[in-house]
Amino acid sequence: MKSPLRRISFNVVLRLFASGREISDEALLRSVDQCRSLSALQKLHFEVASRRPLASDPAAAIKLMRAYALCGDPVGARRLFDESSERNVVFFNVMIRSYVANGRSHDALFLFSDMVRLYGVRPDNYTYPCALKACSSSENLAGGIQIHGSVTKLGLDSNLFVGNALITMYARSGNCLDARSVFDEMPHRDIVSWNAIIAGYSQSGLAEKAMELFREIRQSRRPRFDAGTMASILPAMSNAKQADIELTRAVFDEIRGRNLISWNAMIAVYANNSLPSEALNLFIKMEKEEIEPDVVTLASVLPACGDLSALSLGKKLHEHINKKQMLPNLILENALMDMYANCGCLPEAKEVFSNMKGRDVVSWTAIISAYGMHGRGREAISLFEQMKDSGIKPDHIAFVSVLSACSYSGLLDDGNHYFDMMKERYQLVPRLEHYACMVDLLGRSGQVEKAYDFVKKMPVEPNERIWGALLGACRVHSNMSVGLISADHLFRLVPKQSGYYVLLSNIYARAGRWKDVSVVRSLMASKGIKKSPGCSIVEIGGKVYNFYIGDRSHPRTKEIYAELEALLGKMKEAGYRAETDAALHDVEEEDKEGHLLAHSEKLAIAFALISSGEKTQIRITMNLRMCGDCHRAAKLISEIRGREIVIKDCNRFHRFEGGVCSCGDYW
DNA sequence: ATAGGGTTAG
Repeated sequence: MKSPLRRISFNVVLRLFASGREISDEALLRSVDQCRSLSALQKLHFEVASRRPLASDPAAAIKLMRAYALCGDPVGARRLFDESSERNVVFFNVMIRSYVANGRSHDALFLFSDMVRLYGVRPDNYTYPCALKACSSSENLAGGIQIHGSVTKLGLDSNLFVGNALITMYARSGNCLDARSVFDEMPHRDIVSWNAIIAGYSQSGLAEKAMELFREIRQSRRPRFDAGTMASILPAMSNAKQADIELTRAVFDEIRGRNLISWNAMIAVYANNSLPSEALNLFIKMEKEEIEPDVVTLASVLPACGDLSALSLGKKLHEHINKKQMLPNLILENALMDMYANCGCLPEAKEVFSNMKGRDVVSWTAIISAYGMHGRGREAISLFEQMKDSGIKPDHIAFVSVLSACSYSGLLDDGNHYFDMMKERYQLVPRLEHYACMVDLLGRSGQVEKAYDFVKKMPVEPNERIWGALLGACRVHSNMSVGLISADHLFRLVPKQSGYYVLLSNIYARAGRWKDVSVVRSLMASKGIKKSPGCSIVEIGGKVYNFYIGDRSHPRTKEIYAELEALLGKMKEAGYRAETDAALHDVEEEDKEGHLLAHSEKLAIAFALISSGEKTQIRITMNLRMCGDCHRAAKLISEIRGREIVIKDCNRFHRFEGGVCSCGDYW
């Protein structure tokens, strides 16, 4: 959004000077208003200064000051302010706003207090909203209260703009109750008042209160929604109820003046609620309507690409970012790294990281997670150390990244080391995510009982992640007793999640307890739980192919199965034997006519082998945990065909190369 | 001549 605007205004200036025609003062000032590029503005400024009487016109000076602020140069605005002989209240108002708009609230408030004390200029109804905004952005409650006092004395507290600014000031400094009473006592309210109070609740974590008001606007025929309403409700919409998401979509569809912000907000609602396909579909719709995405749009869409492993779209977005010269931009670069990592492209993630001009804790966390997810724990740890050396303090999430890296690579000692470090050296209180990593680490190292003790001693209530990690460990180490306990908790926490029933039946199957396997099966049936069908996705030449078990719908089905038969022969030579317990991966009957050979992972691998270049990496994404038989097969195939195969299952990445997997056969 | 709310990353 920024760059096209910049180009247009720059062209305006070029045309202006190249035309050689006489340009009216009015036209000149109009270009000052439109100008968003500092270098162009300086040319315009020079032109204004050379004209009489325009050069001494306060209106022209005001426009120039405003333009300097919009170009991100409050110092330029200040220069004009200082040079001007006329110093009325408008000059102060514009100068104060220039500071606020450029994040310099301190300078804004300084000038605000000077204007009366030193210059004897009295603030007016334009000044107070700006001064209050300076208090909001610096969370300066004391200053805000003081201004509230002056405003009340002057009777300006009934002013709409002042009231709206007061709401934000109180909410942002942690006083939602005061914000609400300002809102309730306002004689007149417009949509901005509603947005301000909704945003106040929403940003303070009072999601339900925010939603209440959001619904209320719709029912009352009062002010109509605008894009700002959607943006205001956004922070209250993570883990939102389906009904609320649908309501927001309905609002999005019906607001007038749908603009970039409303599109961005709606896309973000989907992206933040694990609805990546909806986010991408809306983005595609936005493109069709020829609305130019900006940095904010891209930062919301990239994570959705990562969630879906939509690499070709992700790459297109990267190209767009480069074409529009949006980099360097910390947020975008962080989002890009994450997208590449989640699409299984570690080298690309690394490249983005290496090219960054500045890195914050989010950047480091993203690259540490990237290495961790790909089973490269040692390198992840080394990056974590580099981050500390560079003076960046790890936070909660940074510790999640390093701990999960340890857990994915089975580095128990290192995990313990960092778990202690976060508590002792950084005084961070471990959260469920950190505990989950530790449970996973202990479980992986075979200490299932110890992991269970750890869970029992946790000061917080274990959640699905924790019991899921424990149940996973029980499957690998065939621990029946702890497995039953974990499964029991999981069935109560997430009764509809079929994956855990499958894990439990795997444990029974390994112990040869076939009766219990069928008990689990009938339990699922009685609860009406369907095993989610395994699906593997592979992208070839920018096209996405879905494979299901026993799939014969692909036009190249014959070749795919022929490739599988050929591979089976070679695999047998290498000692492969189909193992029966893996067949129980499928609790349902569906597998009867199918064969292990027809599992979706294998179909996708075979298809990728016959339809992509010889040395290219194969990337597959699937919705379940990889089954043991497919895992064994993938290892062998990577060796037989000399291909690197990266499979992202619902739990982690597996990178197969030369007959081994990066997960170390634990997942 | 000037004002208030609101969107993005691990």
